Amino acid sequence: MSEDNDNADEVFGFFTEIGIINQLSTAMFAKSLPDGVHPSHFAILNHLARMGDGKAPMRIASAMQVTKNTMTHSLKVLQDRGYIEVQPDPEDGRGKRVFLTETGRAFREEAIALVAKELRHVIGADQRAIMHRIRGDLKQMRKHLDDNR
Amino acid sequence: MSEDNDNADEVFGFFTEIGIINQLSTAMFAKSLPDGVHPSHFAILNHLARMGDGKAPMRIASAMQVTKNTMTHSLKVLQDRGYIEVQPDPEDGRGKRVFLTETGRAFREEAIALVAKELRHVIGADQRAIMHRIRGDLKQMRKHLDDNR
DNA sequence: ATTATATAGTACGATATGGAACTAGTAAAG
DNA sequence: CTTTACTAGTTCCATATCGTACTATATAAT
Repeated sequence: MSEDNDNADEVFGFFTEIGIINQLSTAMFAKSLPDGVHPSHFAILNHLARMGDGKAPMRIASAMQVTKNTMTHSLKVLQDRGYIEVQPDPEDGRGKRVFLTETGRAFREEAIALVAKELRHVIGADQRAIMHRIRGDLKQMRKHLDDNR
Repeated sequence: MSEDNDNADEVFGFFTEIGIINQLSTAMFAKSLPDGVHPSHFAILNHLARMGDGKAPMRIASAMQVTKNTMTHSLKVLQDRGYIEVQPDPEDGRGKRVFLTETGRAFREEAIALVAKELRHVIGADQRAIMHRIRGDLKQMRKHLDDNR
């Protein structure tokens, strides 16, 4: 019983710590992102730029860990801003494909530069050391949670 | 330039990993929480139970890393469910104080038991080892970000 | 071929959250 | 004291997200 509770407390504490770090870092991101672009929108642009565009909304949704509803909404926003183009999938009548526009790519580059500049004031050598040190463990944890959800 | 980008990539990657873990763990939490109680609401109950109740909404908001708007909303929900009571602060005419009800305490206990049960299927020895290993680094990172926001 | 099942995306409604403006009360400056 | 600046909390509005239900297409079963 009390062992279970201790265990639960430890697990709780861990995820709480993760949650706070996420909260703080996301807020910092949001502040350095220009003109009211939400971090989640930027994450989509980033994903498309890094992993290659032409992906289906559902695949992006899975990668971003959000529902397809959310993806529909986010893509609409990005489309309205001219950062992406959405075309029907020629091989699947149900599907669509998402492409970055030049505007979108340029926007991402600028945003990254801006965020990097801001980060330089907050992330020092100690922080980079920590990141490097626990990166592997985090990756493993993420993978485990992802596989067992 | 490319050094900056590499650095940014590393930092990006780290926070992305954190974000995904947070997303997955929160989703698990949400699923094991009974009857549509949001994780953020539970976090408030948990905070009050662990840190002691009778706190002002603003102090809880700071601890939870949310705005006071959000806190007003969340407290209303918890109050409607009978988990908390909100009373005027006798020492400050502007302020209020938040107290857990017996219902609220009981609810928290049950929820923890339920969540702990679910967690047992997902968190194994390897995961606990990771948590234990990186706990200190995470704490330090959280503190640094918190101090420098 | 027809039917049943599964998947991609959308529409609608509900909720959590944040920003801006507001009220009421406190604290500090003169 | 009076005025000014600050703080606690609320309200209103906008947005991100999710759940449910729906349409359209694709795949499997028979």
